[in-house]
Amino acid sequence: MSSFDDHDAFEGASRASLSSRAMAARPMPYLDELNSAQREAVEALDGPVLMLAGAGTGKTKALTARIVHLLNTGRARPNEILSVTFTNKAAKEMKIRVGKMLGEAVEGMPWLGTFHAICVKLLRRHAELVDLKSNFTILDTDDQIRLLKQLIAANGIDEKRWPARQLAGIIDHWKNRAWTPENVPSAEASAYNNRGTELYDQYQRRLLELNATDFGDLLLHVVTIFQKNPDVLQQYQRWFKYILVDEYQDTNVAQYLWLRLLAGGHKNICCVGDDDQSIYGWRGAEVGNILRFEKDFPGAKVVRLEQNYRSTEHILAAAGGVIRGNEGRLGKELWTEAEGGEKVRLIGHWDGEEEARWIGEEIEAMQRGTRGMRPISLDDMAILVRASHQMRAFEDRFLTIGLPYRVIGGPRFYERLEIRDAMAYFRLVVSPTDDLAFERIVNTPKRGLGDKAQQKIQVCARQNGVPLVEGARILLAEGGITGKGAGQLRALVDNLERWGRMTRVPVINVNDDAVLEDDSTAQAIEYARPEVSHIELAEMVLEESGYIEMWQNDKTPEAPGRLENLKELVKALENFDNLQGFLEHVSLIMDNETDDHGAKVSIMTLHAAKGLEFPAVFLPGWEDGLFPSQRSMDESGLKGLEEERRLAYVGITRAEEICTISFASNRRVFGQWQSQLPSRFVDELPEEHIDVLTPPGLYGGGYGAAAPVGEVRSSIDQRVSEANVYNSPGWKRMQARASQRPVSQPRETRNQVIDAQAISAYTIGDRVFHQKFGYGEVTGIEGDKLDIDFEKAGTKKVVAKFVMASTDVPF
DNA sequence: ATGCGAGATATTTTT
DNA sequence: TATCTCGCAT
Repeated sequence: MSSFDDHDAFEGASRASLSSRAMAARPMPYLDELNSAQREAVEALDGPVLMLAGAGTGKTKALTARIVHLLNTGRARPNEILSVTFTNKAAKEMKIRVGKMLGEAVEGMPWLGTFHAICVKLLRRHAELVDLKSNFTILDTDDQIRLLKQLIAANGIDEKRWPARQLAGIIDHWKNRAWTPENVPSAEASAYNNRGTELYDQYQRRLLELNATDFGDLLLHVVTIFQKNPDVLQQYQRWFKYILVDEYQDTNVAQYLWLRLLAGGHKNICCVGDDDQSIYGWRGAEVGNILRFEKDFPGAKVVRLEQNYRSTEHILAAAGGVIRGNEGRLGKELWTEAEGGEKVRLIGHWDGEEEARWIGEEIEAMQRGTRGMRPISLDDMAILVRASHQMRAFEDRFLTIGLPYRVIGGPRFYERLEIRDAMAYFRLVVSPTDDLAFERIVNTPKRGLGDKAQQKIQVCARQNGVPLVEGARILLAEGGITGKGAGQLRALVDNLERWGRMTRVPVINVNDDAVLEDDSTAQAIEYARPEVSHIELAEMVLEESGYIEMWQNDKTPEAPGRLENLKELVKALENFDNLQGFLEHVSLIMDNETDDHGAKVSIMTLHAAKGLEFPAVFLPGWEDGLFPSQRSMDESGLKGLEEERRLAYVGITRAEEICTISFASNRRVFGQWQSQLPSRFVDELPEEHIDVLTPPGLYGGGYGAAAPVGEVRSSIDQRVSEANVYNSPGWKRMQARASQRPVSQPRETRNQVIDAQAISAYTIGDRVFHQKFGYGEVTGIEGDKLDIDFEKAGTKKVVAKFVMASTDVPF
């Protein structure tokens, strides 16, 4: 493993000359589009550079321009630039943007990727240096826990008292700090009932036996390799002529060491980040890395991107006012050329439900366009919450008023390899034209259909202008494919055909003679095989395709987990009446981009919102304890509070035009009613940029009415919290403004728009289908709302237009 | 193997 | 309060 030339990652060196030729004709147009700070950051190619890029200041633009500039000036070839991001999404976007700037010529930026992806590549080449084989497997969190549980049991430890999760957390933490078992400081010796280090050591040994790594290892092993093998390190130091790092404030110690080692020679490292947006301390990120940059790299050039192209001046001022409360910042002040705009709006509510109701109405109003403002699409609005449990109130409310929404960031279950494979089979069964799915599974499990055979299928399909499955069929008929692959391909194609026929069953009308007059229906009936449910079909597909068998025969440590997941997948099918409905559902939660039709409000956590922007943003739940989170403050003190404050900063700076912050006086926490104080961050908002709105539903008594409705609270408690409410400056401001408040209508009797059609459509006892909740039975009707007893989701009140008769569910 | 009830537990999440 | 996990019983 001495020469780099044997690896595909280093091919494509010839492309640089191509691109530089292309550029010679068109001299650096990308530079003209940059402002002076951006340009400075792009043009400072040599030596260490810290690009402090505030929110919405064109960071990605500058970063991509820098890559293009490196190539364009001939400093480096595409494969000599190491460009690291944190997420695959960010890596993908960079690739696309660089490609766009450069023309198609830049297929090969092999070292643009996430820390982990790049480390996998490196580790595969040097696995033996840490006693792994290059085909090592990577365990995900579940596998990790499973393994730890075994170890814990083997050590005779009560997993109840000392959960595997906790140990996993400790080990992760250590790995983030680049501590191998030998290096764990003695100060940590008490971890996990004094047995942490010992178990860590065992765990690492076990991983080696299994030829496996966990996510943390990917970094750690590579750092170890670099530290112990100066020759290897040197090769890479020379190869990677320039290093770029995105989101530098999110790096942990291991990543930091990794970067420092690689940049150690030439020090051509450009780190981009924003200390004010460091919100991942809890998973090992060290703001210190970015704060220390100039010390780590003496003579570093620091460029600040402060001109903001996203938000109004009020929004920037509000964000600035909050973040000013943090100490030890590198210092940055966002500004904009844009003038005017709405002030940041602040409003308090009686309780969480009221807050959700108000926001729902506000969203509807904005959608129509209020007070002379342009109408805003639901796609352009977002609700950003601190913790995901806050989403529920909004989901419930939006469901009942029929406001379309989407939740961003959810279970990753569907991203797993085996799930995606299985899904590909299902997709292909349902729609035989799904070429991507076909490509995915054509040789999974192995069917002796290698690149050559697949190529033939591609060609054949293209020549005939048909999908791949069809192409394969033609190819087989023509005898264009031979050998053992032919038989297996034949089997696959035939199976797909057979399974496909089973899905095209008119499940719904089978027993309904009245509908049979129509020819097409009658014809469909011919294929009916009511004895096979979609669940059985799915099992059949996974079984007969050999996919299950493939994992059963696989003796790698993660195989049992995968089989487990497949079982879960089949179980999830029970919530649906057919495969199609299920696939639709999954695609909704899988790619929230390519999503669905129809505009929707986005609901997500503040963390998930980082990097995104919306014309209108709602920031509910600004209450002390909730946000800033009590737990964060308890566990990490001032550091925790500052991270929460950065979270507030991130939240506000997501907004382009309208930012609405709100809080409630009462909220149910773990089933107990609690009276809440407005967040301390509310008081940090600069008053001149804030518009305090009058909350609806308040009677003459004003906020004094904000006493807890609950029962068991101590009256002392109550008085204390009320006193605090009144003493809070944010509160006084609110009161001052809320002088003429309208008396609102009592809650449930507010004007209801009744959809006559919807009413006539259902009666009690009807079986209906809801996009999110699945099937249920109508148990009550009230105006345009239905009470529905869902099979899986329990009883909900839902607007009629949001459900359909189960007989109308498209299959 | 499956399902139910008791009991714990209750941020943020990518790879 | 509601959700999930685990152990026990079927």
